[in-house]
Amino acid sequence: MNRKIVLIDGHSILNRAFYGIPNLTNSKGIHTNAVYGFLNILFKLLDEEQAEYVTVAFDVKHPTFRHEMYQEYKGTRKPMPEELHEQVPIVKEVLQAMNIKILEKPGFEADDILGTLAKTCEASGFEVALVSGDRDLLQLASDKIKIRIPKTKQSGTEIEDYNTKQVIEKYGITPAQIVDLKGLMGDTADNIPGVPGVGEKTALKILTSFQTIENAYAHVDEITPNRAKEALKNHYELAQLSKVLATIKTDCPLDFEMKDGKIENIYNEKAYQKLKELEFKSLLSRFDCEVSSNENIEDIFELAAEPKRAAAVLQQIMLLAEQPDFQLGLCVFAKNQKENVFKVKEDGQFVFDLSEKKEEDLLGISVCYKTEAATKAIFIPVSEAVKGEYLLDQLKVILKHDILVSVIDYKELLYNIPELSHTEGGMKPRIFDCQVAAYLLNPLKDSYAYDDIARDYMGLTVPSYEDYFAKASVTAALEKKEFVKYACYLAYVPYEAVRAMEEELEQSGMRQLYYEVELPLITTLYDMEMRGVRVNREALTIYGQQLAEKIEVLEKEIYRQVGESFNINSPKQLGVILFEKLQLPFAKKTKTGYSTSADVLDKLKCEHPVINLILEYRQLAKLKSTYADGLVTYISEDGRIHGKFNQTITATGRISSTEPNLQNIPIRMDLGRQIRKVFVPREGYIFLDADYSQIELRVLAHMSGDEKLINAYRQQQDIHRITASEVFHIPFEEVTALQRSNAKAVNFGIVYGISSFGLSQDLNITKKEADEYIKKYFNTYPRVKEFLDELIQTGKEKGYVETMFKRRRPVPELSSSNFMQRSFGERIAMNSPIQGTAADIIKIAMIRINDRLKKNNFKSQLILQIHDELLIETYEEEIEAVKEILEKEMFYAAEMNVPLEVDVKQGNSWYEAH
DNA sequence: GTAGTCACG
DNA sequence: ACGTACGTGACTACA
Repeated sequence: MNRKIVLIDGHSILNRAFYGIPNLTNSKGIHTNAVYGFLNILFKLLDEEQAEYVTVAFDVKHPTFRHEMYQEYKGTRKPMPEELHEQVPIVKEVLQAMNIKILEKPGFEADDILGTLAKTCEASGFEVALVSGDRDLLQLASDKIKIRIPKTKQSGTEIEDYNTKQVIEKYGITPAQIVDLKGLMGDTADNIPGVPGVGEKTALKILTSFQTIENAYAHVDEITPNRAKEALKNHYELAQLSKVLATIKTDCPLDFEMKDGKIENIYNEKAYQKLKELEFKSLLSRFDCEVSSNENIEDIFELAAEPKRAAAVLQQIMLLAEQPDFQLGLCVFAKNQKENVFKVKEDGQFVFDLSEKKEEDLLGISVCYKTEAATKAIFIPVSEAVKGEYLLDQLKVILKHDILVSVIDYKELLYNIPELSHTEGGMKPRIFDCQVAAYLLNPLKDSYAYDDIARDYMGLTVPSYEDYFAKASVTAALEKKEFVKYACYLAYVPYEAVRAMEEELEQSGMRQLYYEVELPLITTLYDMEMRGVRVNREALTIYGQQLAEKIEVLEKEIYRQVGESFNINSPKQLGVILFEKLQLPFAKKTKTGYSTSADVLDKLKCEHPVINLILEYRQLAKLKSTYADGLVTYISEDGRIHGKFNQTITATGRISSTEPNLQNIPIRMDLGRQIRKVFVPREGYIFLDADYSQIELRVLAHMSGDEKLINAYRQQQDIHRITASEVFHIPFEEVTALQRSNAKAVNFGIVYGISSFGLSQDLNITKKEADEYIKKYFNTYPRVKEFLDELIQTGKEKGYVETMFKRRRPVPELSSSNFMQRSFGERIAMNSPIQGTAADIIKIAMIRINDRLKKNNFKSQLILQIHDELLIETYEEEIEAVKEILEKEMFYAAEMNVPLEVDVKQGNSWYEAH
């Protein structure tokens, strides 16, 4: 018989999790980081141990932690932060839902409960895994009792295990001697005094020779050094008392029967709902329970698979669309939708297609609308009888009406009904995109799926995509009924969420930003994605081959110089070679080993000739893998790369670019810059590249209202040189190149949310010097200082900061009790309004430029945006006109008290044009 | 799936 | 005493 129980020190693990995972809240603003970390550890344990029993012990009423692992001030006890305190009941609720026994007993500490339970279980033949963040418990370790100490890292959890053997290996003493150790050395966190003057080393030495405090005292004259001998002589009673204090009780009276701890049905519906409320999406996958449903809502869901019914529905919608204020929730399922791994078979069955996705046509549409009688959500599948073409045609007729169409992802819809982006077909319904609205209302989320929107704006818990399709049990066919529900939610949620979202946009002052910037931008981005950018495949391949040759040469030379071959791409192997084999100095550690990043290697340049080779190798390997080889795979049949522009990713309002990322094509180094030669315009066209000059500093000048900064820009002066001149108190003409570049770094630092440490790091100067620079900078531009302080202040008061155009970024970090977190929040508060305003401005320019080019039937097209730069594939005869449009629209995109300088260049490749 | 590294603004 | 510049995405190694 090999029975096993997992015992968990509840508060200790909760505490660890709280400090290990920064800043996690659900959409209601409830802190959930500690609960999340706790559950991660719990699940990891359950997986690893495969135990039959589990029990969690808590202290009852504990204003403070007895064992404060992250105690910052020794000897004092900070009360439990409120953010952690409020999570204690939550974790207990989750445990109860999972049928996991919670053990607590007034007057007894968790340690003592655990000690008693561990020993009792051991005595009855159980194997015990005792989990705690607290090393005091090591005294309980035995061959059958394993003390497990989890380390919560940013991702994942590592657990240190201690049986008797490991304790001896680590400390050189037995578990039983741990109390003697504490008795001698004390423990400030636990208010155990110990023997004054005796620390860990001395204590261990004494115990190695004499085993126990009592025995050591009996042989006190033999103790060396003298200092320790005298200390023990004078404080023997204190040592004994300390030992008692440190001893964990193993004889508490407990009301615990083994069956209480039996693991039974932990992955149940109730627990699933709890975790869902807490929004722990990643933890849900281990549950395999029935998809919960909203019967009262789903009553209005319908499958219109019969041709007659489908036609009737469309007919009815068409009639209703004649009425003012008609509103339609819409979702179109088609080939471009990544999520569609299912399809409709000819017999009307819905099945999963887990094989490689083939080109599928339209699968069906779902619509939500309101009749006089009721609201309806209906899925109309494509079938033999109801052709996709027919459905789309009918839909397009409906969309000609002046109706409000609410969707989750409008850009996706455009892929299926491209006519919506053009005016020709007469289709121009008013669009509401819930995903983009939700992003604007809170840009910090990582998902804006329909279930997130239902939760945040309708207060409704609905089954997610994962609930329907990503469950382990779902392998082949899916119930038709389930699929219809999913499809209907996708139309129902946007239909119903509009009201609340519009209201919130209004209340937060972002209505205008939404309707005049974000919404029109969707079409602009769709246009850009469709157009793509032409790439010279042959030139790119040759570039890759050249890199390959150079890499091979470098590789051989590196192996020769270090005397062995290894994987240079492995930071782990490289670290060993550099810092162990070659014994190079300045070894800096990361969490997992030696750091081999470029700035570390830079400092080693003089130490060994191989360093430069490695740096060069890294550069080339990067260029080859990410850019040469990487980009080739994205070239479509039309010879162009159609990347994606994501509008709902960044916290500041910027756009991001993926598949591939076209916003980080090399430029700073010449070799990398060469790759831009393969980005070329189509025949008869040329590239015009327009970028804003120092837009963020200009935004800072405007928003802060600093006169000196404003005047500098009005007079078109060299801002970095001016800053150098002012900060270093030297005449403008005498500023050296180094001084100018230092001043430039300071300017950048200001935009990033200045910190003296960051600046010192960047300039390789001392923190003190950096401090001096910053102080002088603020003396020069006093309004900038006031402005930045104000941002932090209002950020703290309101909980968010905002751009010139009222785009918000919540900054919950500002109220963190953790210094690091709070400082981070302050930098965010300073940077986001600046970066975000610049993002707003170029978005406005993009929309206007794209619209003007389209409306005036230019052949020239906007194809790329790189934060402060726009690339236009320009028809040769239109060069001058487009140049004019770019300059004007970018210049006038925002009204500011400094000019927005725009630099336009042209060329036959991106290399030439920028 | 995460960590380390590095490409860009 | 804490240990950092702001915002992204892709690739490789490795558990």
